[in-house]
Amino acid sequence: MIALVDCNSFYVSCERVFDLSARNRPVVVLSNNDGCVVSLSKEAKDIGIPMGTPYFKVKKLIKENNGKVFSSNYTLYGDLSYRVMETLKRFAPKIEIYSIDEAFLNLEGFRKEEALNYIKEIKAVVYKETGIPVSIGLAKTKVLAKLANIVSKKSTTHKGTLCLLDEKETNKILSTFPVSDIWGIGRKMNVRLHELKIRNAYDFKTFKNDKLILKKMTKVGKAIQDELRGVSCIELEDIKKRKKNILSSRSFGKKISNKQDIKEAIASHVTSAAEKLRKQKSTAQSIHIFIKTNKFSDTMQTYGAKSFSFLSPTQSTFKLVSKALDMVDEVFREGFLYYKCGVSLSGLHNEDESQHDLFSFNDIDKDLEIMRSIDSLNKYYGSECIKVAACGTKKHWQMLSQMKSKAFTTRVTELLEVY
DNA sequence: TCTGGGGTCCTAGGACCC
DNA sequence: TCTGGGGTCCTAGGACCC
Repeated sequence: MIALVDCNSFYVSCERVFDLSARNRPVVVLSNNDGCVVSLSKEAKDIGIPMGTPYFKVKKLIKENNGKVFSSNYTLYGDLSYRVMETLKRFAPKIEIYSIDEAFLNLEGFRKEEALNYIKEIKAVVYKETGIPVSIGLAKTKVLAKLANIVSKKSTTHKGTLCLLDEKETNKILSTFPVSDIWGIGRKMNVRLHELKIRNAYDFKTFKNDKLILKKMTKVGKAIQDELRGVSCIELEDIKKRKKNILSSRSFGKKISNKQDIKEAIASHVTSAAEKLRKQKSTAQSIHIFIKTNKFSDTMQTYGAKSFSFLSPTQSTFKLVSKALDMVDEVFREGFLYYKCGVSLSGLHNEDESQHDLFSFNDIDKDLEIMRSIDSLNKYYGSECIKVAACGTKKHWQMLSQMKSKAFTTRVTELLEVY
């Protein structure tokens, strides 16, 4: 048995924990740069705001309905997520933290008859201890647990907890569940399934021609079909894996045409990516940068990108920044209004298994001690306490975040600035 | 005026090996 | 005119997720 616990309107729920004025009215949380709506309260859904809409399109509607808007506050969400997951860990021997607001619980060996009561208890305890409402679906496979979770959220009878263990009841629910809502079925696969006259999850589960599914949807689609049949194909991964790529990118608060500003933004992205790299104890073989204009604007468009592979994999911010800035010189073009840039690190290796260049072994760890010191100072005194000068101080490119809540659960930034 | 950011996995095809 | 057979590894691009 596998349970999927999913926090309801997670970002909105986090804001509501600390802000009483955000309760009982439409509330939305915006993506970075105050761009799109990425989390909605039930009241906000009810007045007809779709997920993912650009904020400027619904700003008026929200105001008219006495709604409240927040810029995203990822430090707060990350912290509350941690609290939810810690509580969940007490209820299952194995847990996979699937995203900031979701976790799979392995409830192997539990008795069927007790399952429903057990997940009801989990839901109640999480709410009591963290203030975050969750929904829980339980079934034999991940795909079915996910499906049960969605149904439990939407239906008024289940009130946020649903077990799909009985074959007959499961089939009944599957036959009302559109294939497009199944976990792993996106736009393209939905079209292909409809071409085969498969419209709901029950059609898919009982579709006889397995070879055709494999051909049209690759082994990914086949695995989803098997999971619907109760055959587990997608393992629960309770051990946290190292990332294989690390990306840091952001759109600017306003358009940028000045090379120096772009360089500062790139240096800052490299710094943040390299911090993540060292935190997960990896080294990077390659670095990739890109700068681009706004595709929604009718000004001249350009996209510049460049990659570089190091002889020896590195985790030094200095080396990475230096290379990245050279690459900006190569891709930057005068006369364009840039709106976004970013950096990604790839070819990641375990830091103690990295293969070094035969001729540069002397400088392997030269920067490492310095990097470690900077990391620990930044951890203690707040990020950016120490940074490379190339990151600049003016931050003309910084993203908009005009409606951000306070740092309720973490060190207060203002104090750090005084220090 | 204003349209997010960060990931994973799979497959096909090219480059290369003996 | 005619030019083998069997592999591996890497990368780009597609599709999907939250």
